[in-house]
Amino acid sequence: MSTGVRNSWQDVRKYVRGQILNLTYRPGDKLPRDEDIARELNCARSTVHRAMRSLAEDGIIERRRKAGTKVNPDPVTRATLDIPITRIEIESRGYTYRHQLIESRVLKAAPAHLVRPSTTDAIPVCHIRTLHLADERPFVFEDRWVSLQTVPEIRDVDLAEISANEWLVHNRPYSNCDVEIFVDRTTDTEARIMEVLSGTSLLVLERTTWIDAAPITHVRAVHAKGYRLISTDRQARP
Amino acid sequence: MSTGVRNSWQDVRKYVRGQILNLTYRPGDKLPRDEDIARELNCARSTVHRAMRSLAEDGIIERRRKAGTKVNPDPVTRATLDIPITRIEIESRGYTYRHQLIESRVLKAAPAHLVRPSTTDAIPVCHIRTLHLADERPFVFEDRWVSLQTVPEIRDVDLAEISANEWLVHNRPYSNCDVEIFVDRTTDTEARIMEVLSGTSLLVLERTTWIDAAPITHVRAVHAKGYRLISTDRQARP
DNA sequence: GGTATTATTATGTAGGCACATAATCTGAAT
DNA sequence: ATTCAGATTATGTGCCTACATAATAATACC
Repeated sequence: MSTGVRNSWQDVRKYVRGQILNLTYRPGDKLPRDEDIARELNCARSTVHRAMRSLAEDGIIERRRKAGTKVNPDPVTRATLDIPITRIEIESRGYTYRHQLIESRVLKAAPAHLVRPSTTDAIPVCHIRTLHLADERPFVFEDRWVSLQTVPEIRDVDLAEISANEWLVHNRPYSNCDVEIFVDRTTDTEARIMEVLSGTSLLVLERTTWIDAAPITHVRAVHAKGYRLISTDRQARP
Repeated sequence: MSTGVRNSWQDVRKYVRGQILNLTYRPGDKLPRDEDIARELNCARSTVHRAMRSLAEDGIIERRRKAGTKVNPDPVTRATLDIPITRIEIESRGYTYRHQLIESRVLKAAPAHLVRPSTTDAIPVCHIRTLHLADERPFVFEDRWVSLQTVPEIRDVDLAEISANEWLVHNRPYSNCDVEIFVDRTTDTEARIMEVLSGTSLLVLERTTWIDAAPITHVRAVHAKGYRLISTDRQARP
């Protein structure tokens, strides 16, 4: 367990991770200093640092200057969800994609969704409702508000041709995104559009995106029955 | 826009990110070589590299050797969910936590959940059902299988004292975790335990954890009505 | 014209050095 | 004993060099 030919940072990562997995170090335990690990594995401190930073980013260890490194005493299950453009998601499942613009209307003032506590002014918005279909069956219904202050050009976009979802992703990068996932009883309108019984509970994703403090868009996406969100596993499986 | 005193990698990151946000570079566009950015900002290539790697990890840019760096042409909304120990989650909301062990039983063979395609053998498991309460109201109902091959010690744990959830998190680190999130109609038993009408649809999180190829546990966690999963925003907000 | 081989090149990694930074620890002063 | 100031120290950053690696681009060959 010493002076092996481990020299890549990924090997160092595996080595430390292995010691955590095999309970050599348990949650809350202090790990050796980077320098000591470097000497033990016969590599540079910067290489160990690289490995440790990766483990810290994944929430496996905690690092603090002077205090040193310890195994995270309260590990959380960290799941990463990649939410692609709806068209891509539908097509990658082998279905034929189509979207239907149900409504696109300009409003003088936005509802509370788009407004952060700090912002008090009334923002003009575009209210867009779109149904995404997979093989002609309702897949996702989007109820979206777009800030015309941040994205005035959206007025000129033919949203029947390209969905607001896709246009925004390709034309308005954001700096921040809030996501909430929950179950909600569909409204009568939503139920009709999604072709389910009125009052059926469906999975809802609400997202708000921002450029710094300026809101771009808020969307409530109601997903068809049976939809599953699946986490992307960052670690390669052997 | 040149030779400023930007020299930390986070400044470089902000600089490049700013250019993407202000549409200087749009999705699919090629960015300059690290070396050129370094010269422009008057810093070392390694500093630019550090910044670019961070952007690549966040899915904002794509890097390929020789081909160079480009803005991700198909950005995805990347949401990170931190799923803490249920007790911590309940207590951090200001409720009083209690859990109730409903069943703990040893089975000779696991149901399909715990078995990856490759594994064909029958695995002995412990089947544990636990209700977590917040202020004495049902919060999460866990239906869990634990592999006795990987975690034989769990037989000796007093699961009425410490929940399987908490014990496992503190005693069995995992290398891989699959998470699925969906809406499901509760079974009659689940509905009774969660104190909802039979057939009510609730939010379900299913997780499976592994040490390499060896399964540790699979859990179906049925969440109370009104539960919301909220993403943790990695970027600091100004 | 197509195909295999060989440069070329942008990113990735390893190592080393110096110094910055943030906790912690120590010890002096009250 | 408590508080405050300064020393200590483990991690964090920046810069540099050299080399590895994976793609692409260029070339030679048939």
